[in-house]
Amino acid sequence: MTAPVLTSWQAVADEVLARIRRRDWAPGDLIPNEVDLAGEMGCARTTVNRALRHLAEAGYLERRRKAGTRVALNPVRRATLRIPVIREEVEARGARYDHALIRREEGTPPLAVRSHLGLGPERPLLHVVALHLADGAPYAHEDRWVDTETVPGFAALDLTQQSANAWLVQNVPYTRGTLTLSAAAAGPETAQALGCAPGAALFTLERTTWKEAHPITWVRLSYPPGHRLVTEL
Amino acid sequence: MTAPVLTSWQAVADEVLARIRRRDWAPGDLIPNEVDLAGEMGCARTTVNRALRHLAEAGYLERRRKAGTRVALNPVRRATLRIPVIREEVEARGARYDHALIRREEGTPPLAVRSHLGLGPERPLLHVVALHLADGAPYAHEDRWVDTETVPGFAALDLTQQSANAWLVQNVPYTRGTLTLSAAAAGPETAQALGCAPGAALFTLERTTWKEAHPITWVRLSYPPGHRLVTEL
DNA sequence: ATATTCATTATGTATGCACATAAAATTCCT
DNA sequence: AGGAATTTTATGTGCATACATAATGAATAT
Repeated sequence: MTAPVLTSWQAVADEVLARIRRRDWAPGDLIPNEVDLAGEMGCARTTVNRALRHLAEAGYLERRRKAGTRVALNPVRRATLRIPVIREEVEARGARYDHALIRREEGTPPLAVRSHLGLGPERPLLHVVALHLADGAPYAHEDRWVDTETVPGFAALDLTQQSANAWLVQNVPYTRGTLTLSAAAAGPETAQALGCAPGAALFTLERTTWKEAHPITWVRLSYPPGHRLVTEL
Repeated sequence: MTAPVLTSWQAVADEVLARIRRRDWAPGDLIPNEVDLAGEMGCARTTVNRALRHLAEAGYLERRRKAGTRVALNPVRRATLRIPVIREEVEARGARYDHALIRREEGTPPLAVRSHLGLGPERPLLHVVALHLADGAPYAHEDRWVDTETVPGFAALDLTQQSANAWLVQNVPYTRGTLTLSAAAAGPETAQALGCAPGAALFTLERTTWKEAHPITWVRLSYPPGHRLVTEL
């Protein structure tokens, strides 16, 4: 058997992946080191390194200095969800986007929100409730608390013109964030806004963002029954 | 102002990210080309390339040959969900894992499943229903259809010993898959298995996997009310 | 025995150079 | 003018080389 001479990192990656799939190298196995592989494949070590690094990032391999490279035991599949701005999400479906401001007032957020943001009850936040529409139909219900101390410009914003989401994404890059996906029964207010029955199963997406150590905002987006978030694996 | 001489790709990436955050380069802006940046930072173009490639993969930059590199307009945040084997998910929480087989029979899957897998009604699949337990409490309800033609070994498997999930992950690497997240109201059977009220809002995860062109399996995992999937952004 | 030191080794990265390739910009042809 | 061919240019990649660094495992000292 002659070496095929794989001279691009893509080709090397493909070959390695094929061997993993073919079980030439089983999960947990140590695979040959970069120098040997380079020799076998007829390319530079740099090229092999690029390929293996890529496969490691994709979760197929686990690499540690000196310890070598081994096939990942559990193909910890990571699904990468794209979390777009809602407007773009709607327009990508070919629908007209609109949003309606339902409420906007200062207040003390509920405990769950405060603890998520790491704030005490003495700090009043801006509470914004809005509805996102696709071709006039409810697309998502937004419940948001914003720390106006971290985000000075926000208080002066006309939220009937521009959604909070859009402005924040454009103007306040966050350094850290948490995303929580869950299902929740529709509360009376949310149900009314979305036009569904109270208690209906809503797909719910909560996001908390910080700028360095300062909380920016907590949002909960509730989607009408039947909404699905799809991703390739 | 003197150039800081950034001589590692990490440092270059950090500096570029800082400039993006500082709005030196605003979303949509074209940033200097690699050669110029390398000159400015006092390193090789290769190093700048590595840094920019990294930031592009992370979603901060968009690069096109000849067109140059620009700051991503919408920081399309991608959240990477780790989809572990349920057993590990449970044990990671420090709980004892168990599973119970509820049903196992050949049959024709419902239309929704068939169309997802791209199969006609003439192909009988194996239907497996099981419950995953954490410390004896229901953790997730699994509804699965397996194509035993693609996965020959599966039919002979003793599913009371080993969960279908575990075996498939270990033995049938897939080449393509789809993941769908949604919320669904609990059906009577699922409600009973999970010990919740019928109609309760369940977080639901559907996965379809293929090996090349052949479908392997379709699964729906339903988690009890309150279940959350958390990820860092 | 048990800790400590140290050589070994596989991966990680920086660099200079060359060439490949996509796509924008320009020139040329009709 | 309008379209085709060509040049230009920024990114993409491969390679040889060198050195950095982490982790292992062996040798050594306590």
